[in-house]
Amino acid sequence: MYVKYSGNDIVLEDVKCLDLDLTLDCGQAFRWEKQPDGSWSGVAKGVFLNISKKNDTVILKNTTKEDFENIWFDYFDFNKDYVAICDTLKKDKLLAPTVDEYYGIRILNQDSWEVLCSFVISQQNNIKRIKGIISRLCTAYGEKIGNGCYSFPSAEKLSTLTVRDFETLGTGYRAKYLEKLSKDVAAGKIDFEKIKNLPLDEARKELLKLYGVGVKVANCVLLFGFGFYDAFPVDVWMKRVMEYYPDGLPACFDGIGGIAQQYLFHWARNHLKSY
DNA sequence: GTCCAGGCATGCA
DNA sequence: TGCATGCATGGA
Repeated sequence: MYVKYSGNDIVLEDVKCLDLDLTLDCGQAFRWEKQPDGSWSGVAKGVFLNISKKNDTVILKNTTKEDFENIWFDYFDFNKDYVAICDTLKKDKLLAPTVDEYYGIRILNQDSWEVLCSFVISQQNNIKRIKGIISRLCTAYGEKIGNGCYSFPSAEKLSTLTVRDFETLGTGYRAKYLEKLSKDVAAGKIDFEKIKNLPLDEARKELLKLYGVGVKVANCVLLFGFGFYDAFPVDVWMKRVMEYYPDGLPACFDGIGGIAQQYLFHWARNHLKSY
């Protein structure tokens, strides 16, 4: 991949294994919206971005060298060799055609707090509705950052809300989880920096201390918000996929099971709808 | 009207 | 330990 700085835009050339449509709309991040021109606009870590791709060239609009190096390079996981990762995953004969069909799905390295909050909202919910709730949450309690966009509200900010405030956003029965989660995180009940450096099992145990966080949500948070590529979330769709692996997961998933999971999740949502 | 969605806490055995 | 149940909301 080659990086060019062109005015207020950043151009990446020879980008391999990145499909923006799949990556930004496959249920791992909830704040990206496709624009009429085919590009994607979204907010991450308090910063707005418009991104588009044509052939192997990616354009990041109205951004800076600093934001690219400090935020977006890591966010889009450009330090990982997805071509090699996909080759490894294709050693599994069941996954091979799925990797080909959805080639270019990447794991996004998102803000830990945003992912934690988002996936507590996600439980027993559908992706369209999750996006709506999070959009209303950000508009009501985030910081205005221009382009009509808002940052994801901090735990400190959300710790001032009542259960009723969360219910008003349409969070349903999860309101009580969010109310306590925000207060506990704001009070430092878990140490986000420490979790990053723990072994997977211990990191998961830390997250499970939180009210409203179970094994599935914890695994999503570890995979999308803490860089644990071997975390393997199993939701209602993945339970259906697991029937194809009666003998357990293949060895080629080791260390990158989370990425395999994202391809399988997307496949299940598109192919098993009549379940 | 019924069923379902990137599940969890709770109670009970 | 494992299993059954209730839970808010909106789209299909």
